Amino acid sequence: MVTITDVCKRAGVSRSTVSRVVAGNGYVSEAKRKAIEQAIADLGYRPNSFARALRSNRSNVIGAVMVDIGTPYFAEIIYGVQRAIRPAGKSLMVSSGYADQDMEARAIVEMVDRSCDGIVLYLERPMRPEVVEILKKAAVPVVSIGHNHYPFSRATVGLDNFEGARTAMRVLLDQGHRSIVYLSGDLTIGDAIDRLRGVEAALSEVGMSLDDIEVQSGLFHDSFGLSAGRELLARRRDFTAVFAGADVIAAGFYMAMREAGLRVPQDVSVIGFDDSYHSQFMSPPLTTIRQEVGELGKQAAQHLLALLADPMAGPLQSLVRTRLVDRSSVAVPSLVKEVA
Amino acid sequence: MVTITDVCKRAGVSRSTVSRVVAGNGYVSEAKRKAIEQAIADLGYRPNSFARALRSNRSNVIGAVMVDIGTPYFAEIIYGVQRAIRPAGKSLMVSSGYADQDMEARAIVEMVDRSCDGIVLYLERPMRPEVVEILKKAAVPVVSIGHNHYPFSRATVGLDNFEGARTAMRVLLDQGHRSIVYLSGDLTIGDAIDRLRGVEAALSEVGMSLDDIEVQSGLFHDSFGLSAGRELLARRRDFTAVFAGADVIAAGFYMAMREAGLRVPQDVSVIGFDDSYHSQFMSPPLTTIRQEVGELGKQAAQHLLALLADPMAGPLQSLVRTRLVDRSSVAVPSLVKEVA
DNA sequence: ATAGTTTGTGGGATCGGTCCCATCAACGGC
DNA sequence: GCCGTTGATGGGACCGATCCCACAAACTAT
Repeated sequence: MVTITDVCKRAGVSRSTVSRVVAGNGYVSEAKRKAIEQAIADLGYRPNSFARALRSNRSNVIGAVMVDIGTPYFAEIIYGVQRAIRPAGKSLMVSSGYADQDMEARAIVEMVDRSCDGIVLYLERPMRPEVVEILKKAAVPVVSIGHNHYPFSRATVGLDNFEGARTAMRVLLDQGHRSIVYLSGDLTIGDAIDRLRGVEAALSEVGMSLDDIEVQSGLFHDSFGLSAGRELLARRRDFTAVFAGADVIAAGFYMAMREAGLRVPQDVSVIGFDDSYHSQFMSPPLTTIRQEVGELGKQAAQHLLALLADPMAGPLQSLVRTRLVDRSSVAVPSLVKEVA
Repeated sequence: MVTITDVCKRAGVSRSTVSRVVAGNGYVSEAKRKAIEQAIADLGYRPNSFARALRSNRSNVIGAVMVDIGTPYFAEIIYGVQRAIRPAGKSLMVSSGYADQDMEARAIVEMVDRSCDGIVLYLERPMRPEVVEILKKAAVPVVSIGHNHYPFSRATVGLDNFEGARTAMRVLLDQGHRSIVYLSGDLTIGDAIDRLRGVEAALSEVGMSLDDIEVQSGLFHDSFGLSAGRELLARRRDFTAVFAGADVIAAGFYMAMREAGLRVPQDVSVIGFDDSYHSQFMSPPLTTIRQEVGELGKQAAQHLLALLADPMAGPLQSLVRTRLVDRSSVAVPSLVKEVA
């Protein structure tokens, strides 16, 4: 292994001077700089990141802990984070809770133990008190995505769930739908709560309330869409539209419709939320509310970088807007249904 | 920050003894062990990973460099890797080339600079010579997934592309299809080449050759399936089945079929490769060849762990098998077509 | 009783950088 | 001619662990 001492010997200077050249600070004469750069190139010197981190107390690693990095949604966030920090010379360490509170806690502590310069967190539920304590004690800057489950986050990036859900409902209401089922995601999760508020707002604009529609709550998973769809279609067929709280839920509902021999949107209109990768390939292509997922990661990373540059930077907050992606799964309510 | 010195003062022992307790090696009396463990708990001591790594030359971090971690496919591999290394107390650092050779090279060098104990690599193309040199010099154990593009990999995990493609073609041939189009992925990539060999093998079993079918090569992307599908359907309609080298290509082809007002599988049968998440939600659900993607990552990680435990462990190799997932996109060729 | 082994403990060098401080030359101002 | 400032350089303490070595006590074997 080539060390800074090898370089300084070859260049005939002191370790301090080499360090200055590598770090790019302090005074160094042009001649020595050239000689040192040459020696570095000749020897293929690459500074030991641990020695550097140990002394300077900065690792240039940032950590990301997500609910579950195995899903496309969180993978895309990771992607956004990584692209944003790469130019700053930071590396990314990732970990995930895989929907297990224990593993999640360990994942966060892992980041602290690795002395990450900062952490991007996307959690679904409040953090354990002991983990909060560890994070607080370590004084690591934390940026939360989605709902902020760490009370001392210096910055947050949120998604405009309220406006997104309101838009989705408006689409259905504008087409004339009044008998609507909302297949919400887990209503103990902040995002789902915000979306429900958005649904409520849209309803009130046409003089309706949540009581006038059917709301079901379940996992953010296709299995929920399928089971809820089966149960629903067996019980009643008078609804004309479904708002699915996530595209995967919509996908599950599509399967239930298929099983029942019904067509989207002729028999029931469907609108989703997320604009997942697969939604464009569904048949018919799903009309949905797009989340700029990569943007969430990117903005979180940028906030973190800002915090790293100036730890006193005030609380940073941003809200990522959603966008309607109008495809083919929504139509006017069928006459048959209206009569029924 | 609590250091080992704080602990040793509180427990009234030397740093060496504390170190022994933390590492769990060497001789320590039961009484002192208890006292030290108590002191550690009281103070909330957590060893500094950099100091440790600097001195011991082991970081307990393993690196993963993929073609593009933003896609579900690679995200699932990462997931498999992470689950496998977590129990061993290793952390995961990820980076990605995002289909850019420069970024890929930098990503690999980044892992070396961070002194990862080992690296899991999933590359599409041969590695740059200078990167090979750096990896070799660092003597880091490397496990390659897919085609091995690093000549000194100590272990590899491959997918049985050949058998998978042969199975796919057999499904079509067994149904009686003879006029087939193969929409291959990029034929400069090893996986695609292996699959082409599998196609060839299946054809030869019924006395046909590659010349008897139409083969097109393009990106592993839905846009290729769409554009190729459009061109194909405009030019000729006498083929009865399509084998898509990836499910996303199949998805693109579905769209072309839709545009042309044709139905799957009544007008054209389609079989895919991968069993991507969205394939079950396509309409009709796509018959395809399943890759156990997470398994690729898991086995790679296990090989790496074995290599870390015993650097002399012989070349490790494994082949992950594929599996036919029979859904609804393949049928017997329509009479109309056979006549045409 | 003596030599040899096992068990237990502390001292201190070391890993490879960073960074503070001391030193010194050159230069300009008064 | 002296002082202060700026530019340039090296010396060496230090970050927080690990780990080798020396040493001591306790025990075992001869």
